Amino acid sequence: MAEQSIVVVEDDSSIADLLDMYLREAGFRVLLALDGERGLQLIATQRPVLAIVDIGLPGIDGFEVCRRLRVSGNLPVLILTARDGEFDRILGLELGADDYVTKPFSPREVVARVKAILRRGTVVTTANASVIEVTDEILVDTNRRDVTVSGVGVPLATKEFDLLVYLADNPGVALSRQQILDAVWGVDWLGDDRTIDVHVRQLRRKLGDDLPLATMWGVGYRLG
Amino acid sequence: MAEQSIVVVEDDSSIADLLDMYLREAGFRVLLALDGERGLQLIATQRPVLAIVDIGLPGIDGFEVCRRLRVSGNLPVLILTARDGEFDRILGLELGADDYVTKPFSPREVVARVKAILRRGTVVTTANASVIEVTDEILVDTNRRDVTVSGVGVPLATKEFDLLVYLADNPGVALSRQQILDAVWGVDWLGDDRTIDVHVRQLRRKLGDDLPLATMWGVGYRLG
DNA sequence: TCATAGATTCACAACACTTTCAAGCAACAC
DNA sequence: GTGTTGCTTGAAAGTGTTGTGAATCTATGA
Repeated sequence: MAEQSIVVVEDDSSIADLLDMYLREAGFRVLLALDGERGLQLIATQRPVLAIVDIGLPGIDGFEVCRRLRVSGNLPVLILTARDGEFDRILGLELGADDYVTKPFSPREVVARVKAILRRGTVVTTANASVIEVTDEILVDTNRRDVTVSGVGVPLATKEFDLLVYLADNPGVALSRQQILDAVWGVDWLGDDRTIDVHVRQLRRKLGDDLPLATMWGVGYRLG
Repeated sequence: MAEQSIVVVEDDSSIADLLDMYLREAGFRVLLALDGERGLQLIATQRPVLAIVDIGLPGIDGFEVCRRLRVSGNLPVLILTARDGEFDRILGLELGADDYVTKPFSPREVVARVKAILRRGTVVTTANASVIEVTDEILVDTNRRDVTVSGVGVPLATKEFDLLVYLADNPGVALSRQQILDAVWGVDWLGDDRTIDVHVRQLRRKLGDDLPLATMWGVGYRLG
């Protein structure tokens, strides 16, 4: 499975670094933002699976970030708050946050909450299958882990599928081999860049000319 | 829309009554159970949209209730706990609870949490239906705990049945071995991944080629 | 306590996938 | 053009995963 991204919006860099470390260890890709504006920007461009937002932010505060996210989509949000009053809690939850953690918190607890929220997410998406449309013909179903071309199922190997999902998750973006390796193979993988090429070839072979997978010379690949 | 039911499993009647009052006011139908056994029974028969479960129950405790609910479906669960340790919290969340509240809590907060959980997604109440149709021929009755193939009963062992129910509750979803272990064996189970394979083999053997149970290479299994 | 069914582990064959390799080919720079 | 670099491709070697039967361990009930 392609690595899942989490955006952390937190102005206190020591807290941010701590979360960064623990979330990475739990297998997530972590994107840090120091203020609400940058956070919203990251969320819009990087398509994370979840956002962790501190309420007490400079500029656009956490409540506002929450409100905007709730308007623009259904990204799960975990709120960090220093305030302990019941009123704030309810306000946060009614704003659409999926959960909140009161400072001081343990990073392990945050990771557990994140996992709990994401587990819910899969349940929800089960009902209305999470399908990525690569083209009108090529559909990638990440729940079923299968691909259809014009309605016909095409069997893909594990790595082929994961690679396709990662590319399809970043449509129209030229991805470097390093980015692809980090996301699909994992950052600690040691091996040849060329390995990607072979899997790309398999995808092109199996999915045919319908697949808009371009070679970015000297860089990497781009889907769409 | 028909009134939504919530099952409250709580042995302290003063707390139960308090929750009852507030939840009713919020427009829910409230069903009270004093112990875990009665709670599971109510949940099985009344198809609530959510369960509120106290951890410190007599008989079948809250953890066990949670675990069984997670096996038999994806009913949202809100945990009530008197214990405040981080370990318990994480254990509860990893057991599949969607949220938890620490005593003493305010009933208003509980109502807010309940609403937050329900807002997350359309709750598939049919997931808790007693009979699951795996195919036209294969029917799984979670109340009777039996399986029929073309009307003929097929005896399954406990683990085989629990595994089948979990797979059938997530039709068309590729489930990892870890997900399956967490749900069916419990998060604290220590043992070999491959145990699943053997039970899968038994299911395939007993239910025949009718069973649409696919191996997701390098991942796990998928039913349907 | 023993008998029995069930659960788990083990070992190994069979298989599917992944990676590497080497040669040929295409793009780019000059 | 020509050299250089990077990409494609087919096949082979390497690795890891799954299926299976049997053995072992563990509950359960008579």
